[in-house]
Amino acid sequence: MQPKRNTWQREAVRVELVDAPGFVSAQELHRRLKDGGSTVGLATVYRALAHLAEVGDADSLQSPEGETLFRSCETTAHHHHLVCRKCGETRELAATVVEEWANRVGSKHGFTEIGHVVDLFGLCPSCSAAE
Amino acid sequence: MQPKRNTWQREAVRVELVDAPGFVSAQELHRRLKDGGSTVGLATVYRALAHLAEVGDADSLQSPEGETLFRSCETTAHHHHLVCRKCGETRELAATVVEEWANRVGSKHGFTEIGHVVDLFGLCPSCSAAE
DNA sequence: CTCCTTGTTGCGAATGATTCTCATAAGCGC
DNA sequence: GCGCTTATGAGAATCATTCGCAACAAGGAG
Repeated sequence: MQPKRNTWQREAVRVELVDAPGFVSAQELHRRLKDGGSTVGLATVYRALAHLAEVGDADSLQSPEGETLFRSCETTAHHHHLVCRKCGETRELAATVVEEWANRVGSKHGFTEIGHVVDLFGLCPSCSAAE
Repeated sequence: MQPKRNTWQREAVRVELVDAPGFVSAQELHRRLKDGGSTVGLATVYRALAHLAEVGDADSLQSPEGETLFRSCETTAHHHHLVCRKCGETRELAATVVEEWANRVGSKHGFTEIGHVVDLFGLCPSCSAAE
């Protein structure tokens, strides 16, 4: 359910999410807010993120470690990500190739309403160099 | 670390995994084993699954609900999945296109050691019909 | 076949992320 | 400002997963 009132807390979460580099976990975001002097509760951060994701202002994915990661989206259009597994740096990708492939393969198997999860992980230039 | 001894427990998990339709969570698998009269411990199921995944006999992915799902793999080669979000029916896919795309895009951004997560979800023929 | 050494098991406790409960504190329309 | 609701926050509750450790058993040695 979408919130019906505007609160500074929700705004704080939105702003912090935009500032954050790449994907952040709810826990991480909460920590950042606290460090920044905010007193928002953890539960509220979760609620705010859930709302943002629902409206499409944020984007979520599961990290291999099982945490749910969020990121603010510039475009509400569908896209994918290339994330540095070391520092979290993120690039948004338009992947027409993949979309097409997904639909093609899906219908070949007779599946309908194809959705997909496509994300790339690697080491960004600077982290590669640091190795 | 790979196990060095063979135990009936590990074998039981392997068999149960093969029998299971599509992806199953560790919890689910444990429940199935218990229902089948087995007394394997939950922790052991987790350990066994981790081993299978490590050797490439099983394949894992995160469900949107945050559980880790496993499935036995016919081929040890790298591949992707097309899963029915209704009944769990699964098809394995060879996706050379995607592999290439991933590497191409990755290096274009200067990223190294590109890994990727690619999964398709949809409604299988029978479930589509049932709608 | 029996003994011994170690890798394994299985339990329950510990951890971590997420969700829920509920009393209290705000929004917002009047 | 007033009151009616909805959102917040602190901690408890839930879940999946992992740990710690004593009891156990697989396999090789004798």
